[in-house]
Amino acid sequence: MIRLEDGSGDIIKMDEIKTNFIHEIIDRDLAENTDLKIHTRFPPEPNGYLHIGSAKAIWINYMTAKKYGGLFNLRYDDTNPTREDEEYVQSIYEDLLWLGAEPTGGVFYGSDYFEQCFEFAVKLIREGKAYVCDLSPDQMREYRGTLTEPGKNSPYRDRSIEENLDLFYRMRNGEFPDGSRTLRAKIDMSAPNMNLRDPAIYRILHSEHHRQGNKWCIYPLYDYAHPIQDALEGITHSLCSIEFENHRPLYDWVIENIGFEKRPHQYEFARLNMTHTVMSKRYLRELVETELVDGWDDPRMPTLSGLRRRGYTPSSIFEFISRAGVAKNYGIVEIELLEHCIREELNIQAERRIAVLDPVKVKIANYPEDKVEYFELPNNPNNPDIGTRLVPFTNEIFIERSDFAEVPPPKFFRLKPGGEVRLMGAYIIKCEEIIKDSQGNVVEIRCTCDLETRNNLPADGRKIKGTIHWLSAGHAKDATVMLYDKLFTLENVNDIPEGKTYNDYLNPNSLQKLTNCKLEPSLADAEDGQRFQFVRLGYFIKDTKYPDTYNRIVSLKDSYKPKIKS
RNA sequence: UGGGAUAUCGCCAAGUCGGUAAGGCACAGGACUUUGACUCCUGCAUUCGCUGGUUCGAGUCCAGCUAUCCCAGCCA
Repeated sequence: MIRLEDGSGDIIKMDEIKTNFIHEIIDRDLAENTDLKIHTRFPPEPNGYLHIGSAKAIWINYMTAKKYGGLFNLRYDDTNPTREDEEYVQSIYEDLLWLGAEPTGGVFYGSDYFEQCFEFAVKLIREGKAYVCDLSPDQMREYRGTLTEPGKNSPYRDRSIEENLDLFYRMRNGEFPDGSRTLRAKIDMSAPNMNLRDPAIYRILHSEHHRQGNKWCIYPLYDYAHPIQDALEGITHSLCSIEFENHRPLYDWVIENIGFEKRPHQYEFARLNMTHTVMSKRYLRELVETELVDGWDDPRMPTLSGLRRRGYTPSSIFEFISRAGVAKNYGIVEIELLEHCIREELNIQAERRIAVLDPVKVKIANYPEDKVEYFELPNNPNNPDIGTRLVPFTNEIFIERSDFAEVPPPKFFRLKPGGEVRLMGAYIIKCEEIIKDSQGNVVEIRCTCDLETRNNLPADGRKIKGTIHWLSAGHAKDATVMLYDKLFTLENVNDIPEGKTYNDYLNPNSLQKLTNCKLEPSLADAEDGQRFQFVRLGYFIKDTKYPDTYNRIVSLKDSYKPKIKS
């Protein structure tokens, strides 16, 4: 089990980190070179918020460095000023720290290497390995060929080194408009791997960079900049997701042709897919911008900020990723595994409290009207060490509407006419009478209680199967409780039918706001961000954005399935 | 006959040199229970995409198929 406490000291047991194919590669590298210092990096582009898929990349790079006593860098891959923003660099940093993935090797920016990237490009030109191409984007596509047909050489491919140099400097000086020219690596227009068909490595972009301002009007492309960044930082193992597999030959080409002594190597793992969840940053942004959700940190979002507000802990997220495993297979992990991980953790850690989400009043006829008794309830029955708290009891209480049935289905252990039920930590009550309004809704239940059963089993030995939770009506506090469900009804959102969009599968019931909820008085002291188990209901966190509001993190498992005969 | 990658239980995923299919989630029974939770038992692939071959023996080796994913941005 891997445990990282929120933001602070971790208590990871390295020998419990599951091994994977990447660690096997590193083990071999280490066997060959005992001096090797493992160095990894997480290179997000600051163009959106991190999500749980990003957390997998973070976890793999961070944990690998940690396991081998190496270093882990955060590097903003900010080579495209048109898509990036300072807001995102902030949020990425916050999310990374929240996860506990401290960038032990430092925080870097790809854009800080622009000067070096430029010098290396000049070197490539001088060596005849790069050229300035005047083809338009459309022409370039034409010349590139297709998956099955080779491309053909650009008419500008054989320009002289002097001309290339002159043009490249003039590109940098801003003499040419956007899109008019590129610098291309001279590799092989007939390569079966499209990435090797003289890829563009610089483009002209008269666009202000969030960090470099207007210093540059040419920007290196990912395939060129990324290996340079890795090499400059001394990255040994560049771990990324599998869609970059086709780029590895180009990555190696850049490393080799620039001539770095220490060569980083790229290894790819399958990215995380989760049922009922969209990982596309582009679409997540759309959800935010069209206000289909309440911001990037909407508790239904798969973003780290969303999961954080929802109440997931960093350790539960890492545990989930660890259990899902690292491999190269395409797969989609069930969201139930994530839910299991947070339940497992909170079952041990979260204190229990009583909340009645859909209250119905119960009057206990034979209990003195002015009497208040305080019952001592365990904060966690599985963990007596964390103590107890007092919960007031009176003759007027609330119980959950779903804990009463006038016409009970089979095996209904809760309250029913003439039936008895245990009030958790208090007495056994018996339903004597039901009061309804003119529409037939139950507005009050009149009960009697067996005064002998406080902390006792019934004297006559009768078995009471059900136990329900309750709150003294006069003492309960009002609250709003948010119930969340999957954002998408479709299990595998990557498998969307032709002509449909993600929006077609948005779950209309993903958010349920309950405004008439009752909480036990001790919750008045709860702090924002504090997590509890609301007994018999699930795990909840006090929201950090709205007052007196609780978010349901996850429900408790429930094996009660009323068998309704039709 | 473009290239690359991947195929082991409903979902993930271990399976070193070929020696007779880990584990987790989910699910189903049962025990326990003042949370129908938790916990604890039990069950859950005679079979490893398919077809052949080599071998005393193959998920592991060989051959040939098949399926899925990635690549034709001056995105990352």
